[in-house]
Amino acid sequence: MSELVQGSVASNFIKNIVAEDVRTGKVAAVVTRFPPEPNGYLHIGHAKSICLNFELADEFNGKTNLRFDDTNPLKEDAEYVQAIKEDVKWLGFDWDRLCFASDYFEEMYQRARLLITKGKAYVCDLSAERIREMRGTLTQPGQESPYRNRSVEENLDLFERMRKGEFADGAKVLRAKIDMASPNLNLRDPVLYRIAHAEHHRTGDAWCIYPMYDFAHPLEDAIEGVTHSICTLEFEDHRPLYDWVVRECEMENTPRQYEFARLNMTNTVMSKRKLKQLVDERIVDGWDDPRMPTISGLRRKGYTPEAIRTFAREIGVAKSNSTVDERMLEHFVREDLKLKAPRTMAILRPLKVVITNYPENQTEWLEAENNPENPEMGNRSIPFSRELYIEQDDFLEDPPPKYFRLFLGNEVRLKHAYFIRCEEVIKDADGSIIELHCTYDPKTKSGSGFTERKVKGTIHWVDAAHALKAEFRLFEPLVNETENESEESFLSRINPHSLEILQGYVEENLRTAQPYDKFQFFRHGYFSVDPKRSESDLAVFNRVVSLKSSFSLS
RNA sequence: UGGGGAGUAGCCAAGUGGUAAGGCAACGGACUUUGACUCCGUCAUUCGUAGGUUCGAUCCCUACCUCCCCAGCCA
Repeated sequence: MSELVQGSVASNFIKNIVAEDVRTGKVAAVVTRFPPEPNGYLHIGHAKSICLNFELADEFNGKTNLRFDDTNPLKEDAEYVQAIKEDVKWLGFDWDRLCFASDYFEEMYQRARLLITKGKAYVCDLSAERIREMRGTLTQPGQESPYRNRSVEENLDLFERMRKGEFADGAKVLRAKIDMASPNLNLRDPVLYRIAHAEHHRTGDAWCIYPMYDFAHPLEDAIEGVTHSICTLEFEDHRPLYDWVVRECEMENTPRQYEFARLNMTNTVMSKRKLKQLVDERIVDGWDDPRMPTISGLRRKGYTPEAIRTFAREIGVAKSNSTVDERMLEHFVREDLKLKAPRTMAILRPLKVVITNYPENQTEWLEAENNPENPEMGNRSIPFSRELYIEQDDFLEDPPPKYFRLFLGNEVRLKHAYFIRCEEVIKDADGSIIELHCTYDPKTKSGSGFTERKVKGTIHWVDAAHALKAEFRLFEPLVNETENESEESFLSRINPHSLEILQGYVEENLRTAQPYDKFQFFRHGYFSVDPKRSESDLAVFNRVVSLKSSFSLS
């Protein structure tokens, strides 16, 4: 287990249960599992579950398996298992065992035969529609299938022939014989096995019958010796069936299921279906598009595993539906990057400045701290000469009150350099500002101890002659929040401005920046080098998160 | 209207018979060569509502209200 994230998880109801089970000796060793279905990429909601399972087991010196719940070949793909493994590893977790539900298909089949032998399961010839019709409703009991009382021998024979592939998809299913009048719909003779003549990404065509989640999952947990099987709230209704399967299949181990509320976050979508739709319809640039809430998207955007883990720990684990403010996630990545990322200057929207009283053909090198809050990061030298770029936002012709930046006649400090005063605004024929003429005061050099007068503002800049061209990608929420979001309106809620691409400059010493290198661009925020877009001479920086700001022009 | 869950601040979330932790956000102020960071302060006389038990209730009891989940051969 990685030591990246220190400290124990705050109290939560599941941890209390585990602690009690350990204290009373109900379980000898804690075993949890993270059981994704390989039908999509992992997202921040999965991260909550991953952290819960791994950190919980770790805290009690237990084990956690990574188990692929690959019981539906129609939706699953090997591409996803690879991506999921990478994401879990990247988050910093090491699983005890790597498991696949498909490895247990034979045992599951035998357990199903046991059920049949005990008269607890039967082969049903009803169509999917008939089964649905006969299931009853929320308020009315269901009707028993006419196939419900077939003999054990006939059931065994039919089930074996299902496995052999004698029947077409949908022709027959294996059902548990429980109670068609149960108020819990899950207990109205649930389907245990269905026929699907489909290629499975691991077992190929070895099987044409596949177990349903409700049958497979408890068996998987029991087979692996999982003690605490943690899932989300919508499975609460399934718990009686979970226990029924473990009991009736006579499993040696008796795992217990506990349910917690899945993560919802403001300004994003978390359903795999919607995320897949965004990918399939090319609305985003793949599962790892920085705008996606996927682990791979967050990674590409520049998030760190530590930030995600701390977030997962701090939001807590409970049973009430909730929506966490995305600013909480942002808070933890700022906190993590604060001491880790060197601070440097980048101009996202350049405005040229000419220091008219600075000698032409002269360059001086100024000392700059890489991170004042982390002196170990040392210093660097940055060039300063007659022509610079500053941020367009840092000059206003008609400034409002309390505007501390540059305007005609005003003086500001250039970070790490000198005070400059704006003397003249140069415009083109259209009246657009093309450059500023300023003067500097040599006495005000950074570090000189100059105190004769003060300025209210300090702005960042880069030297025009040395600056490195760069591209910046700024992100906004992919979808707009609405009061009542309906499925239909999902695509109409797509934010057309979720990606903004800017061309500007960074300090020349960023020439050697590598993919995923992170920087705090002075007064802008944290940025991370994009692993895919950064071609040889044009680095692309993704904005991880902006700096907080109490300033606004409006 | 059957069954299963949940209601503690704008958002998360502890607590659980003894008088409401913490985080995010927000708002003041100090500091500041980042309008950042940091620091200080403010932010629930009240825990969905109404009754009841008790010396004392967010916690126990009763009734009610609101929200979420369940009628896939998905997970």
